[in-house]
Amino acid sequence: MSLDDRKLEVLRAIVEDYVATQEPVGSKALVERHQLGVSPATVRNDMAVLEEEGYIRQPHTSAGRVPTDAGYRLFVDRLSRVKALSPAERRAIERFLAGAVDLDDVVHRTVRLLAQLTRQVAVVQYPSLSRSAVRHLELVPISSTRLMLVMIADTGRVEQRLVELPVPTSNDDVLDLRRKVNAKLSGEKLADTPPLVQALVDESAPEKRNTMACLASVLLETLVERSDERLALAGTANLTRGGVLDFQGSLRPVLEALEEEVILLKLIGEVEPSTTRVRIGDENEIDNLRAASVVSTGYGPGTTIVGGLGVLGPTRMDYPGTIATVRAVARYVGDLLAQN
Amino acid sequence: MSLDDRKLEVLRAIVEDYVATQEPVGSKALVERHQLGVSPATVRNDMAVLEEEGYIRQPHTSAGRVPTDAGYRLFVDRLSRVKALSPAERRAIERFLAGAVDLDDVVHRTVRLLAQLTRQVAVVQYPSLSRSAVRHLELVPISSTRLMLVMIADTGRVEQRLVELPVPTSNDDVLDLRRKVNAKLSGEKLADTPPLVQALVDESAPEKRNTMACLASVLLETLVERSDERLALAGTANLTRGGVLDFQGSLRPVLEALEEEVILLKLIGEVEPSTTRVRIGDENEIDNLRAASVVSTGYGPGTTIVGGLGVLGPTRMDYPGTIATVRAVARYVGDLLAQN
DNA sequence: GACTGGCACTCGAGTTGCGCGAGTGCCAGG
DNA sequence: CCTGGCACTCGCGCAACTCGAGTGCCAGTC
Repeated sequence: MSLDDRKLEVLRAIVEDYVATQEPVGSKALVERHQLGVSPATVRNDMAVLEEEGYIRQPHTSAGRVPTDAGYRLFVDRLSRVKALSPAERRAIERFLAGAVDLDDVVHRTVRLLAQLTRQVAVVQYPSLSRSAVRHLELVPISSTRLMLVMIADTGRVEQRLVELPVPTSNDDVLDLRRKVNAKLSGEKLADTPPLVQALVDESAPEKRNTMACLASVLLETLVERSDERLALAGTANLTRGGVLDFQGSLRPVLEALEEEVILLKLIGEVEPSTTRVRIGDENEIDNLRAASVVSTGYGPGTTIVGGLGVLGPTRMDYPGTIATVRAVARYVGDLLAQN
Repeated sequence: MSLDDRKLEVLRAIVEDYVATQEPVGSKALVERHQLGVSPATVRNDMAVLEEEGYIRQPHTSAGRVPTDAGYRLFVDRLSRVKALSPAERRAIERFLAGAVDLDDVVHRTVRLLAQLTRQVAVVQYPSLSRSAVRHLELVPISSTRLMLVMIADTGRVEQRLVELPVPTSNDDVLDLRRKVNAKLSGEKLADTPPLVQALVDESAPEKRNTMACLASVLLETLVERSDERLALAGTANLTRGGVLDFQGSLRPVLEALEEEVILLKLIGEVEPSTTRVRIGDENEIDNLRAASVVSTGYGPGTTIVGGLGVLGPTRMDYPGTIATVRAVARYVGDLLAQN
């Protein structure tokens, strides 16, 4: 409706100034800092309209204006061009990630890098098992009734679980088990394994069926149910930047949310096609995070997506910069994974 | 010197009241709540002495007294009897830890449990590799020039690393490598392995020496240098209890310290005989933590120690309770490890 | 000599009142 | 439709003040 170009320009200016200064911005300061080509009075009228439409608000009468969640949303959707990263930043990313020796290392470096670049809380999900395929399954005898099951996925993830066997089993039998299990499952997508595992049980000789069933149940747990849920976190200290001003006075709810893996997974794990997702304030389903914004995206080798990563900060954040950084880091990580 | 029994009793009362109320405690309130059998005036005299000796101080004239770090220290050393845990707490610990399926699970459950029981930040170190022995080494071919090295330690820890081979290597050769490596290293303390690894290189046939050297260097890195450093953290949100009052106004330095694994390891990793260690305020070498206290202890199967765990909170903490909980949890975890 | 009651004193927290100034809304004029 | 001007609002910061908790000290008592 009444949102002509200048009003949008005013909104952009408000968002930018507020993000930069952390203080409500008034009409006068606005025309001084931006070349809007009109007088403060005009800007005031525009502001009145913007306020009516719900994009900005006054913390109290006789204070400047502050963007609302809806204002940020509009800003992100229509007003912000994604900033290109500086060559220096690109080089920093490359250098930082280059030395990684294995998946754990990649994930840890990534999460720290992301926290450092965005100066916010970073979250990186390990490559999701449900999007991986089995590369190899290893069975290591620990005692006559105990096995260590080690699964190596094509994404580099390694999961292990202890298996208690119902009857003592010889080393040869273990080798036999391993051969069979690998023959059946190697190369398969984890999502496709449940029927195959069942088949393994059905096909095995009656006297070994019990053992196989036992192994199978652990396999299913490891492969499908549990531990999709691994992730890394960094930069919590960044929450304290900007005093207690952000997050309406208390870090508590945010810290609590950050401790819940389930919540974090919801935030960054729901990865669709390679879009970057931005959730602003109230848009977060989680109550504890209604004062925060989350920028997340998927990553993976090539165009496939194996996991999510993202950043969490105050609604008052530098969206263009953050989005650019998150995207860039995701792409570099994807490239890195592709090399393996 | 002049610290007779009553003065100590006064100190104890001050610490207990201050911990409970978080407010400076005055002479009048003190005699009301505790049966000291003397008048406020007498208590005041005692307080004056205690202050002179450096055990308590006044935040400002005309306020009550607050324990100093030295006061807490004396309290912990001489005044506090360790509280016994309630049966309910014991049961909670047992129930909580019972369902663990593997080491990762044990560690995660432990750290959450500890955070919950003490209502503070909990840290648990994974069983230190340097205190473990090799149970098994597994080599899994990924491609002709790449291996996945998986080490399983007797403590249940599993570490993996990717190995880049200088020359393509056949599956049979890999099997041969595995056999040799296991023959040499299985059962050995990790601390003793470096010379053995070197021997492996020296003993291998010239044409394979290059490959073995490559594997050896990764082995050394995995076994000795890196990744001793794994730990789990929980309960950060508990830092916000008691408002911004604790930690002299800013969580920032504490959160920063918590992000540094090296620092945390210093805090809880330096485990001596089974004593519980309490570091109060300034006693922490780390500047960021001079407003915090750390209670830590070692854990492990039986009497051996394989790792450390502990709790971090404001200097104003319930030491007897925290110490009791930390000890109890450590013992239960140790028992759990002993079963494997 | 140790403890106690009394008393004067200190000083931080909370309250009130006040002036300043940033920022607004509105209106009349270009 | 924009602009300059003007009256108005209201939060912030400052100063003055009161209140009361808590102290230190001293003289008296057991």
